[in-house]
Amino acid sequence: MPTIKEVALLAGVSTATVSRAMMNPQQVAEKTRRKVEAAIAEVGYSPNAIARNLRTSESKTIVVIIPDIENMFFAKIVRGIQTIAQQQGYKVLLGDTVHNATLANDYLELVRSKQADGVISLTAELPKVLQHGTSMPMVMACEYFPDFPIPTVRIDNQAAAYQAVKYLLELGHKQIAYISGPLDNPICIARSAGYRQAMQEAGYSINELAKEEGDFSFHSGHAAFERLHRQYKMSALFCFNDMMALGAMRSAISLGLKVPDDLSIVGMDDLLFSQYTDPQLTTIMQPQTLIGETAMQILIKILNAKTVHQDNVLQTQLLVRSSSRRYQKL
Amino acid sequence: MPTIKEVALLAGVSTATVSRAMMNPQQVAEKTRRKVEAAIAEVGYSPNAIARNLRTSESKTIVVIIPDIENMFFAKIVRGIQTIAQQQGYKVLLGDTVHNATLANDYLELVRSKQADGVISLTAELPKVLQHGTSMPMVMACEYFPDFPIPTVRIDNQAAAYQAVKYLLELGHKQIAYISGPLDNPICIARSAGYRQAMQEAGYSINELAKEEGDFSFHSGHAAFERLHRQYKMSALFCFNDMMALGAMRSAISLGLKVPDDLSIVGMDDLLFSQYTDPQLTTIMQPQTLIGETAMQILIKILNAKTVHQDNVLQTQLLVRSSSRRYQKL
DNA sequence: TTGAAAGCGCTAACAC
DNA sequence: GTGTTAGCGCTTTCAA
Repeated sequence: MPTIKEVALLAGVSTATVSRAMMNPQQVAEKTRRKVEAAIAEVGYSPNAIARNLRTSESKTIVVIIPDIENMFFAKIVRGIQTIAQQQGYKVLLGDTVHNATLANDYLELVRSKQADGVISLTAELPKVLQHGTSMPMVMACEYFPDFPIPTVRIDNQAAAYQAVKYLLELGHKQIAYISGPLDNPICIARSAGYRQAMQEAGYSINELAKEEGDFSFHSGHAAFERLHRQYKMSALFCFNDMMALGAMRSAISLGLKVPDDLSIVGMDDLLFSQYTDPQLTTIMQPQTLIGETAMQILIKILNAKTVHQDNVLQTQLLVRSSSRRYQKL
Repeated sequence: MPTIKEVALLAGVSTATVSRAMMNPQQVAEKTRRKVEAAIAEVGYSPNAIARNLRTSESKTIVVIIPDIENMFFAKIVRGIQTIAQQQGYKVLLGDTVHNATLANDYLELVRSKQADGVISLTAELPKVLQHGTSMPMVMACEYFPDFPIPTVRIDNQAAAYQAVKYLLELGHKQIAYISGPLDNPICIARSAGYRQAMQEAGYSINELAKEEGDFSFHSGHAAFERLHRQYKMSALFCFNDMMALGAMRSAISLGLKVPDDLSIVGMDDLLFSQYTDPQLTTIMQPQTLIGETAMQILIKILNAKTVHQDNVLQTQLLVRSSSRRYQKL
């Protein structure tokens, strides 16, 4: 690999001039600039970003931490991030943690070591140290730590769950079960609260058997429904995301249930596929692209030292499709 | 951010000793090592990877280039790559190009500029220069350049398509249409050849109207089927991937067709969802995890300078499910 | 077993 | 407008 030295030698100038020709072309004479450019082309030089970053401590790169690349929910968010990033000249690197905080640490390391300027985390499964606040440029999207002031963009999880369950109640359902994500996850805690709020408002008591835990994956939804089906008689089911809802729906169908006749299902997210399943999935839509765009915009503000702590709460929307219907006595 | 200097100062040793305590603990005295470790802990030191990489010219990081993060096909491949990478102490960074060769170049830049040691590309949509061979450590997976000797891991695309179409022919279908990916894509060219081979062997001529082009996305499959349905009367459809097959299947159903009674559909990949749609999708399975693992193993060999050119062809398998059935006169 | 010192490739102050 | 020089934080000879 050719270095800046060789280019300088060939162009007959100093390395500083070569550097300037690249970083601030206008402050080097037209003629020398062309010599430099010719030399760069001739030796096939490409600057060593590591050395450059070491010097400037800026990489124009950001890292996005994703807990599970198999969960399609994150794809659109990433796209939103990329749109803004590209406009502002940032590269986006993705890190899949497979729900592993240790792996997440590797990606955070990129920021600490200046290989990336900032990080957007789509998961709260991060190393413990970090959960007590951090000095690195970081924004959380979707998930969050309730007690620490990290800039966040998210939805109102409790209100969203409340809306879903209220909708089912209004359809006349009384036995409403739900499949949660990891129970200690803040967004799941909030959504559970929304469920309870709606049920209690309607005068129903909470049955512990009406709840099962998954990990947001399709398979976990499938498995959770099988357990639920054995332990609790329900006419409606609310799942904390669409992947699990789709898994649960498949499980229900293969257990011989008709959706929505025997079981109404409501999910959350609104994935690409959710409108194309059979039946089409009723769900609470999260504005995925907007979440990504907003997160990136906030990160850019932070990087420009306009330090802001914001807790951005975006709007959700109930999309009624055909996996849910009015309760009917069987 | 504390540097090695501060640690050295606090521990009362030289920076060299601190460095050794981290890199080669055994060659520093037990006692000093403990002093160093204490100092590291006290100041909260974490080595600056940039500086380290600059020195060692090795980043223990690899980049995976993905053409479309929304296509679930790549998720399992990435997981395969990660498994091996982690075992060998490599970090994996993902770059989504949104089918854009310019963006792909940004990610290749990471390797040129030493921010990453090598690259695995899951797409052939790369800058033109690169297609004439490259000196950077790189392996292609799934897609490939037919004429350049880049180590590759892939399936036998022609044989796989042949197998799919042959299967439909054996079911008695004659009017077999197909939805291709981008027509200039080498894997699509190979799969088209497989289609033609099977049709011609069976004594059928090739009807240009029996073909439509998509971009491997769900939506493109949906749209392609609508066009196809207008221009060609078919009893069976082969799609070059599952995403498009699922899109086409939804389109067919909403046009009032019964799958598989009115239309048999065969896809390719075997996505997580493909076995859970209704009807379940018959498809040609690609060993996604194995593709990822193999690609990473080859890349590691290359990085260890055991330069190998390999063209690894992995096995596919026809999975007969319920989206296809014997041809019946209507 | 440890320290001094050179240098990875680059950019930015400062001089000319 | 351009060159000289220092130094980003680290690893690694070379000597002691």
